[in-house]
Amino acid sequence: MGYTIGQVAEKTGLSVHTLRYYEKEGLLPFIKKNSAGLRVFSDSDLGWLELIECLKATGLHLKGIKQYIDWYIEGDSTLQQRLDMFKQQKIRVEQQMAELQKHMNKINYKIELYTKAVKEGTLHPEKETA
Amino acid sequence: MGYTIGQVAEKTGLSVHTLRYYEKEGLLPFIKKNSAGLRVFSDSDLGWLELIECLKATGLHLKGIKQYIDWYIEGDSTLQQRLDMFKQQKIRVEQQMAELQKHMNKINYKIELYTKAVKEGTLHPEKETA
DNA sequence: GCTTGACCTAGAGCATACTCTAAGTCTTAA
DNA sequence: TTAAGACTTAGAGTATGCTCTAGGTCAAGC
Repeated sequence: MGYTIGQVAEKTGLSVHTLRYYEKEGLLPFIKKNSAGLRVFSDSDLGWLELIECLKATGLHLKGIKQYIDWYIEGDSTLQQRLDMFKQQKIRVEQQMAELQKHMNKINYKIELYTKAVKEGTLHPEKETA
Repeated sequence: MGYTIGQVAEKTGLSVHTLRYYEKEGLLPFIKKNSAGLRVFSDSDLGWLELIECLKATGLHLKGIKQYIDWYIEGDSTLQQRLDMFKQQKIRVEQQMAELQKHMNKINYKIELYTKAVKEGTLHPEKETA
């Protein structure tokens, strides 16, 4: 309970540069510094980093994530906004899943096509619209 | 069968700038130009744009997409490389789907949490690690 | 005491993928 | 014939998200 920036970088796979950058952008407003000015990350900070990753991976930009964090800091008056944001994000993820499934189908078709082609040594004229 | 760049922009949702940029980057090497020097997109070109979108949306950069197209142009000697690329891409999509499901779970948890919070008018102290 | 190594800040630099501008051509319709 | 509108090229500019550098502090071990 109390990690250096290097330890957090190792744990999360983010670079120390990225972690400092996130802090500078206001995404990590809860990090403490010790008397020497070194950042001390708590387990809660690791939780925030996980949430940041979740929101980023589902299509929110850092700006949008900062908005959420600002709402969080503002307190109970922004509960509805935060709920709406997560609901919006859920819709996005559902769309992404549907998209991804379509892309998977296309890729599977290509794998079939090219598996045959490799066997036969040549690719038969293909309509690219398929 | 024979579209202007503006028509393709409308059909695909890409801007005319982006279409020209893709061509400049070598992603659309099959586009013809008419006697006036205007691009004439075929249905096959639309098919290529769909494939480009599929590969881009599943995490391939334009450079990687160009690599595939170069292989395609090179012909049957690159069938194996192209098959391998699609197989690699399939693995990526599977990973993305799993990731997305994890993120969905987290978001659903947050929606539950915030739905309660909105009802009660306050957010109970939450472990961010949840 | 001195070196090493991890940390610090401020700010510059970079990769990707657009996005736009300037200056010009061509077609079409009033 | 002239003005509008869609197209052309070359190249500059922008947004996002890092990524790195310079110059410096500080603690631990030789």
